[in-house]
Amino acid sequence: MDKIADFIESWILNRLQKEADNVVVLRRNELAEELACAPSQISYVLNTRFTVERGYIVESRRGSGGYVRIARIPIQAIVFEDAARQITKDASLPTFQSTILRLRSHGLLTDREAALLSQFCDMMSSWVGPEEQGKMLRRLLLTLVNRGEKHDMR
Amino acid sequence: MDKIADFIESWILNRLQKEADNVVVLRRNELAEELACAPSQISYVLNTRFTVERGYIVESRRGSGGYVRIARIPIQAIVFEDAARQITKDASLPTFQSTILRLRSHGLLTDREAALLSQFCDMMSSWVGPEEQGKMLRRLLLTLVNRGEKHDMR
DNA sequence: GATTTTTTTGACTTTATTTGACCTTTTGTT
DNA sequence: AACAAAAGGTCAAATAAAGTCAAAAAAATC
Repeated sequence: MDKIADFIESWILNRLQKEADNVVVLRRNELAEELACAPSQISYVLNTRFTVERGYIVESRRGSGGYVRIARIPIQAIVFEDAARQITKDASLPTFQSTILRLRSHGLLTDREAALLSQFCDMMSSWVGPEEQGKMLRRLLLTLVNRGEKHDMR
Repeated sequence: MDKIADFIESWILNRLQKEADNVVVLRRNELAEELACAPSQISYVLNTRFTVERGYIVESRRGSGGYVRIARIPIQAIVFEDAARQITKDASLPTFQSTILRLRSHGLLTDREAALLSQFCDMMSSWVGPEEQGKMLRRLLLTLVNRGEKHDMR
C-alpha cells in the first residue's frame, strides 16, 4: 500500500535537507492538494513524526496567510550536554548508570549504546578514580553528540 | 500431511536466497492468502523458526501499509567473535583501532558505536596496561553481540 | 496406547493510517 | 463593530494491518 503518511514525511525531510537553516515553512492546504491527501493528514504526520522527542519544533498560524513551520533542532546536543553537566566531581557508578538509563529512556541512546556505556563505566570503576571516571563518561557523551543523530545503517 | 508451517518456512527461505541483501519484506495477510493458511500461521512460523538464535531478525509494523521484514544476519556473531579472538595478549591501541574500523566498515557497528569504542580505548590506554585493555575491548564486543542487531528506535 | 510436543485455527486485541465534519484563530471588508 | 473568508486544529469513526492466546488437532515420543 502507498502509505501517504510516509510519503509526506519524506517530502518534508527532503525539503529540510535542502534548507541550510534546518527550517521549512509550508501551507498545509497547499501541500495537501499537491500530494492529493486530506489536509488533516498533514497534521497527523506532523503530530506523529515531527515531535520534540525526535528533535523537531513545529509552529503554525491559522487564518489568512497561515503557515506551518517545521524546524529541526539540535535537542540531543542540549540534553546530552545537560547530562554531561550533571556528572559532577563527586558522581560515581550509580549516578553514571542512572544517567545512561535516563538518556536511553529519552530515546537518545540505542540499547547497544547504553549497554556499551554501562559496561565501560563498570569496567572503569575498578581501575580509575571516580573523578577521572566522570571525566571519561562526559567525554564519551560529548563524543556521541558530535556524531549527530543515532542512525542505523544496514 | 504437508505441514504448512514447513512450507511457509521454505517459501521464505527461498525468497531470502533470491535476495542479494538477505532481506525479504512481505505482507502477512497477502502471504497467508497466497498460501491458503491463517494469517496467524505466518506469525507462528516467524516466531518458531526465524528467531535470533537461528540468525534472523524480524521486524514489523501494523496498521495501514503494515509489513513484516525478515533479515538474515549470517556472519554478525561469527565476525564479532572472530574480532574478539584477534585481540591477542600483545595487541595494543593501533590494533584495537583497526579492529574497530574493520567492524565499522563491515557495517557491524554504527558510527556512534565505533566512536564510543575508539574513544574508550584511547582513554583507557593511559590508565591500564595493554593486556587489560584487550580484555576490556573483547568484553565490550561480546556485549554488543548479545544485544543482537544494531537498531534504531524511533 | 498414553503422553508430550508441535501445528493449526480463529476470535479478540493493539497499533497505525485515513478521512471528513466541525472548531478556532487570524485577517480583510464594509 | 460585524461579518466573511482563509487558514490551520481537533477528534472520532472507518479501515487496514499485524499480534496474541488458547483450544483443538496432529505428530512425535515413550
